Amino acid sequence: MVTLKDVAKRAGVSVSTASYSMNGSPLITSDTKQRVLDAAKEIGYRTNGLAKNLKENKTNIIGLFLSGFTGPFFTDMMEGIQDVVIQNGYELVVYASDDTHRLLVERYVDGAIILNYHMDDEFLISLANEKLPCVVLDRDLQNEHIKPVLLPNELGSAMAVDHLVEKGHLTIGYMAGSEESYDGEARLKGFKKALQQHGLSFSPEDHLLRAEFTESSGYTEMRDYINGHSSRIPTAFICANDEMAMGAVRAIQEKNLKVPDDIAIIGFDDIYVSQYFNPSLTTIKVPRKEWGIAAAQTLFKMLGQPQESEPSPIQVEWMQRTSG
Amino acid sequence: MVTLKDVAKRAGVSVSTASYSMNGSPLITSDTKQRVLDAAKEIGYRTNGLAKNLKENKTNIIGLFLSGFTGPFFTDMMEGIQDVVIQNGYELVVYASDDTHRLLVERYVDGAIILNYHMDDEFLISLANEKLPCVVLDRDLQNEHIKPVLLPNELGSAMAVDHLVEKGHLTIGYMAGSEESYDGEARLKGFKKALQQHGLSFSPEDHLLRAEFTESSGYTEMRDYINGHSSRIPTAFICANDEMAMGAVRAIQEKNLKVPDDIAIIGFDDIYVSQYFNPSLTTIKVPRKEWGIAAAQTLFKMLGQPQESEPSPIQVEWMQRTSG
DNA sequence: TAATTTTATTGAAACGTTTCAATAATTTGT
DNA sequence: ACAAATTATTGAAACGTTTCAATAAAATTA
Repeated sequence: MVTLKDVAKRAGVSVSTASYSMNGSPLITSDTKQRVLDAAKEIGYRTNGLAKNLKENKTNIIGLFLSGFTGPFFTDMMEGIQDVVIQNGYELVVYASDDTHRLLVERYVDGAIILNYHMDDEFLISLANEKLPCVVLDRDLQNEHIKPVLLPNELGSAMAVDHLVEKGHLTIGYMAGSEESYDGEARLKGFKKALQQHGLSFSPEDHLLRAEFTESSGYTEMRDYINGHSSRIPTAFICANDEMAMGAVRAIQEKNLKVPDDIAIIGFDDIYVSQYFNPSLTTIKVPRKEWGIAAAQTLFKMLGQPQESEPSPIQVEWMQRTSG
Repeated sequence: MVTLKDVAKRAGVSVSTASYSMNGSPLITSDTKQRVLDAAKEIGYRTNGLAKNLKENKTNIIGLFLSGFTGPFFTDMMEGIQDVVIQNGYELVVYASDDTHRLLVERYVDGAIILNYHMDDEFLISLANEKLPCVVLDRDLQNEHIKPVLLPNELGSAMAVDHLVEKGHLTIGYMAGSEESYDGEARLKGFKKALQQHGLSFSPEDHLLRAEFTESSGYTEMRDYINGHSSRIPTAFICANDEMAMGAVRAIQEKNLKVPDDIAIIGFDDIYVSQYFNPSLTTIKVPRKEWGIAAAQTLFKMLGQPQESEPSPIQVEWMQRTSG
């Protein structure tokens, strides 16, 4: 490995001079600076970031910590985060983990944005004690070094209920995802609250399905549900995300029922495919890119970098299409 | 920051003993080992990966280097790579860069998988000299430390041409993406070759469109093209990816022409939405997950980790749907 | 020109680990 | 009970940087 020492030797200067030169210090005369730069180029010197960051005790890296790369949801968000991170002179790495979360634990990053249900609150709090600033996107957890940037999930569910009620639906079912998901449970909670406000009852045994946020699980659950409840099926379902909604639609259509005429289906997220789906999916749009931007801006404020604009609160939007 | 030294002090042992204990060395008696572990937990010790990796001269991190996070293409591939990387006891970070490629340059990774047209060959070769193993997915470049894992793009294009010709199309247009894309240009090349083999002519001025791999650019280019060539429009177009194909379809339909009756459209990639698009997109399926797996396996072989299965060659598949 | 100030360069310590070689403590064999 | 062998622990160097404090060289002043 070619190191600064090698560069220094070749340029005939000390290591310190070489270091100063590489970092463009004004202390060094431009003549020697050039000599060093040339030497570095000649022998193909590249900074060892590990050594540098060890010494400086900072990496200029922001980590986005996900549970997995699955699903069409994340790329928009990454774009938003990436924009802000680059603007602030940092780098972004995206990392999915379910266990040791090594890159987070071992101080590879100066700040973290977290959307990973494999990390429990306790773990995050212990990190925060080491003053590693974290922005959490998937839990309502807050202290000096942890700030949440959350979606207005309950509002979204309420919007959906309002629209369905307005259209005359009296029994509305709900397809939830896994209980581990903060957003998912918040959406369910909002749904229940909204029903109550409309004076509608909800019996979980009869009208609550649990799938796993995937198209195929949505399909399976809805199919089995219909098979088991040949009568008294709600005239509408709200699903905790679009993928499950698509699966549900598929199951319903296979039973020769019509969406939305027999059963209306509402999704959540407005993923890219929803507009192309047939019937096009009525859903609640989550502005993923803006979410990412807000998360990153919040993080940089914690890192002491003033942001030109305050992160704007995340707004969801009703997307009226044809499925419900 | 709480360091090993702090742990050692609290446990009443030397730093070396603390280090050995943390790493589970059999040299240390289990009694003291436990004392150290307890001390570490009590004061919340976390390894400093930078220091560790500096000393060991390896990071156990594989980097996936992309041009950007845009588009629905990558998540499947990431999943495939992630699986293999974890199996091999490494971590994966995904990183998009267009300029300095810092994480690659500064030795943050032990190996790299590259799909980034912002990096030129020369740059990669200079890295390889430092024996940083690279797998390239977007160029045909090969030496001791660089191995390509490429898609059979030309074959894919040929499949499309074959099918169209069989259906009787005599003039076939092509919608290419930006010239910077290796895959894109390979697909174009394959297209031209296949035409030739069928004895069909191709005049780039008349039948070659250049968009930018996005839906909207596909739409714009096709719209302008139709406006400018009211007659003598090919009866079919092959597009270098699905997103452009979808844009093209939209433009065609807006002109009250029918897909596929007036103009057939073939995509490339088979992204998730293609099956739901209306008309569903006839396309060439690229097995993204398998591609990722093959890339990662190839990389680990270069890193000297024997893989249980040889990476299988990537096969594309004709997806006959309704758009062409 | 000698003394002073300014500018350029350098030596050495430090960052937090790992690991070799050396020492200390314990066990074994006689 | 003592030497020898084994086991457990430790001190110190090293990884490649940055940066403080010190020195050397050059420029300025009187």
